[in-house]
Amino acid sequence: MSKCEQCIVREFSSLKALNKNELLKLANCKSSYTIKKGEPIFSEGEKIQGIFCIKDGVCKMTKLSENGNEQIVKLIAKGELLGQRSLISEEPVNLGAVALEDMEVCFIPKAEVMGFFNENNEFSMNVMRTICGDLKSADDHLVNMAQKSVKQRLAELLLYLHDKFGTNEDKSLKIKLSREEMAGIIGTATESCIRLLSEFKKKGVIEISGKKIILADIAGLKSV
Amino acid sequence: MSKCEQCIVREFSSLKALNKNELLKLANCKSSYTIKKGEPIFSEGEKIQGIFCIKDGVCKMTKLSENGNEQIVKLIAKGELLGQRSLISEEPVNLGAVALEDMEVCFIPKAEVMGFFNENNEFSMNVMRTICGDLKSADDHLVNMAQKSVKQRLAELLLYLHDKFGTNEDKSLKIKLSREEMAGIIGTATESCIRLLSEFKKKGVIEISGKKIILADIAGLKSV
DNA sequence: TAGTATACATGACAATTATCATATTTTATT
DNA sequence: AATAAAATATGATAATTGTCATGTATACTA
Repeated sequence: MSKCEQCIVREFSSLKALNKNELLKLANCKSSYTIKKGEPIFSEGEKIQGIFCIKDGVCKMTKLSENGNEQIVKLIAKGELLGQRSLISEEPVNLGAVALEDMEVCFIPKAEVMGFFNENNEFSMNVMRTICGDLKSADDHLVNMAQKSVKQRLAELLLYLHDKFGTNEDKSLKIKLSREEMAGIIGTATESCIRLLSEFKKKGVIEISGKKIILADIAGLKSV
Repeated sequence: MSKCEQCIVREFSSLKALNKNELLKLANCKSSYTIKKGEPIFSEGEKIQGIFCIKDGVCKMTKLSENGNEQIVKLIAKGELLGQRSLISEEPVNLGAVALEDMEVCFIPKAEVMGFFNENNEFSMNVMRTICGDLKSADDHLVNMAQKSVKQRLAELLLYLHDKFGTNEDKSLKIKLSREEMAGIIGTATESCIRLLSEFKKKGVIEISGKKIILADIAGLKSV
């Protein structure tokens, strides 16, 4: 059983408020998983019995729309926690989580988290601030969806992926998404997404070779 | 100074967890306002120093998009609280609030709310559950915006207004929104909104006379 | 009550986006 | 390596939505 003290999740999440003793308890109750690319961590509507720490890898949070399309509501990187809202609301999760890469996650049972929550005020305030931040992001996201064109949303997505997940040595985006997934994020048809990527490529603001995408002209993308 | 014990806001919000003593403190520190239709309660980016109880009237929560359009993110009815997220995040409000009708609101200073928050666990859990509920709604809303047509969004808006605000004796919707405001909610151009309302009217699913709208065929609207 | 501003409505047209068809390329499997 | 399956790409076309112009109705103000 590995210690939680040095874990990246602790560094970047609400868990940073936990003290030595609490971290020890955490290390004792957690269970570690590996999740293969494409597999779910949990599914929409599931009643999860705790929260998940993302130690490594990236996952998408999805929701099936009434017309059967999969909308990707957000992307979660390593260091973040999943399932906090569901825990507090005591409701099934409203979004599904699916691995976009091979992942390492830890599961912390509900009882343990609620224990920290009730006894460690800084931890509970961290959780709340995280959820408040998520709410603000969701409102901003909504306005973008409602007010911007598909082209603008795609340009912003590329910039977002660049900022959030970074680039490889050859400047290509580290995170690899299928065209279908990109379409699912910006809420458009896969063909439209492909067409716009081709258009960006033709204009020279991006370079594409297979799944590799390089943002060649960031200023140009910003001004779309 | 009126008592808070019988207030509708107490009945429907997180405040229902307050005890007699806390309600008395609340009644002593609150200040009441009336706000005329069209006036703001607060504006986007403002640092508010407490939360607002909506005793009467309806307001819209808005955000200016980069292209200068006003997106209406949600509608708030009497009985609800405003400013909870901002209080916990200790950030300026990310949405503005503007009265759609003459309103009666009370202001509760930050210090008082935080006092309740720290000493009354049920109250703080209520606030958190409210925010979690808002987050879930925001995600759902986002998926609707991304995946549904303008026509579908308008139909759903009408059904939502019907459910949330109810109808007058003549079955017309109680809440009166301008076409521009409806367009701002569903994220479309005012002309498109007007055109679709005309189409619904022609089809017989709604009746319009001026600002009065009657949902004549609710099943028909649901199946749009 | 007249005049003016604002909201509502509709036509004409352009731009955006979706859909369907069909290649082509890439990836996975045997 | 051969084959099948999936992802990417592009054309053709239709449907949706936005924009601009203009007219009409309604509400507000003097």
